[in-house]
Amino acid sequence: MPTAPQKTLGGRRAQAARNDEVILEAARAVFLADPKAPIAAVAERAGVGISALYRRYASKEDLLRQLCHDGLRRYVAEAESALAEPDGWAAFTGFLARVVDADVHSLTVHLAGTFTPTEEMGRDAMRANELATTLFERARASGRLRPDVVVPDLGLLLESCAAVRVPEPERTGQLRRRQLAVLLAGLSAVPDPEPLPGPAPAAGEFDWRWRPRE
Amino acid sequence: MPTAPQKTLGGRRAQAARNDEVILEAARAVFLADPKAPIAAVAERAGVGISALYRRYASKEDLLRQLCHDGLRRYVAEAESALAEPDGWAAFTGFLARVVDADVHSLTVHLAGTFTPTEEMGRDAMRANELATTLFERARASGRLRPDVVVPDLGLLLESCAAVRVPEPERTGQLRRRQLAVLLAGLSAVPDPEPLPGPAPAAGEFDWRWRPRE
DNA sequence: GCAGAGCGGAACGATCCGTTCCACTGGTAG
DNA sequence: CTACCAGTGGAACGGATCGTTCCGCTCTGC
Repeated sequence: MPTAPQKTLGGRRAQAARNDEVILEAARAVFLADPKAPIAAVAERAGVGISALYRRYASKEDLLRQLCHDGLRRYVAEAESALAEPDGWAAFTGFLARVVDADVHSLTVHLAGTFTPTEEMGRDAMRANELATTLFERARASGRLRPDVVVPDLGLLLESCAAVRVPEPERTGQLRRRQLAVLLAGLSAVPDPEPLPGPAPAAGEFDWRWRPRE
Repeated sequence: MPTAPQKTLGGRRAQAARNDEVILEAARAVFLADPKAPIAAVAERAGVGISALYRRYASKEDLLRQLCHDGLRRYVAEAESALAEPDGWAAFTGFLARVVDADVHSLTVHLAGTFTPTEEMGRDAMRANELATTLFERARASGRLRPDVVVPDLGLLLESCAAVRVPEPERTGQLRRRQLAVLLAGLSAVPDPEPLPGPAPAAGEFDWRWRPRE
């Protein structure tokens, strides 16, 4: 180690370390835009060769799994940080806004079925559910949620926000915020709401994407 | 013509006529479930050979275009019939419910870009927009719409309902109805709503799917 | 009977894509 | 200073997929 061991390693090592980031970012962008994009598209976007990818990930499936797991972790992190907010309703809406902004659900939804999940992902998903439930219950306790809304409605909500997409990412974000606002207004307690139709979404009803190998 | 010329033609001709229907239905079901499904999947689902398909449609693109155009026509028909309803708000919500139930938007959204639209489709799309605008304005006149909602918000609404999907079609329909109810509640005028965030969706902002050949 | 409309499905050819492989470069250790 | 090799670019390979064509068969309609 010629220079400072961690911070300022230069030359080849630095390039490689930087590539770690660049590749992940490129993969995120590319697969967000088109979940079935070829590996080569990721390499091109990152401005590297295909080897640089295969040096880091054993296969495409590996890369997708990693990407998805990162999204899941982000979700958990946002939920945890939202728990710090004392106001239950603000915690709830803030959490949803940040998850929608981070485009976490887009990734998980569109990538589902393209890889076999690890056990750790299963545990993280469970934890994510618990946290979301806690946030939901605190929101409910605030009295601002209409009474016939249930936790799995969050799945519906996130899924539909992720469905909003136009070519410009920034505009997509704006439209999603709008969609989220409408949905939250719809979920809010109002004087005399019509009851929501049909059986409410059930726990695990959106897990089907994860079950088989497509 | 041995028997009645139109109604009761039997044997081979009848089978062929029936196949027309069967194939269209199968195509609709298959491409709704997976817009990139191979032609062979449609044939199998219809219980016919591939020839039976190619006898009717010059190419896969032709079939998709036909299917999509049918959906568009259905949309227009629903809008026209909704205009007969005297109550503006009921006409509006009834129209949306029927369009969501018919799964029209799913088809058009997912198939966009897989074929080059005809001029007639362009005209029909224009007409669809005009009708939807009329319905929207009548809904607004009823006073039950919150004031900062605009016509293109309908695109957002339909898109997000189409995004709701579980393996069982019937359950999918129920969940979409629920989603629609939440969204309509969110779009309803309430005492003192937070204004919706960001620039509202603009006319034509969701047309991008139709522009290039993907 | 017989011509041919209608059909089933195998086969073909094109395309696409994940992965491997090899030659090369420039930093790094000694 | 030099030998090595981690890291890389990108061509090439092999497999899979899928739209389309085509051939042989059936059975109707005349």
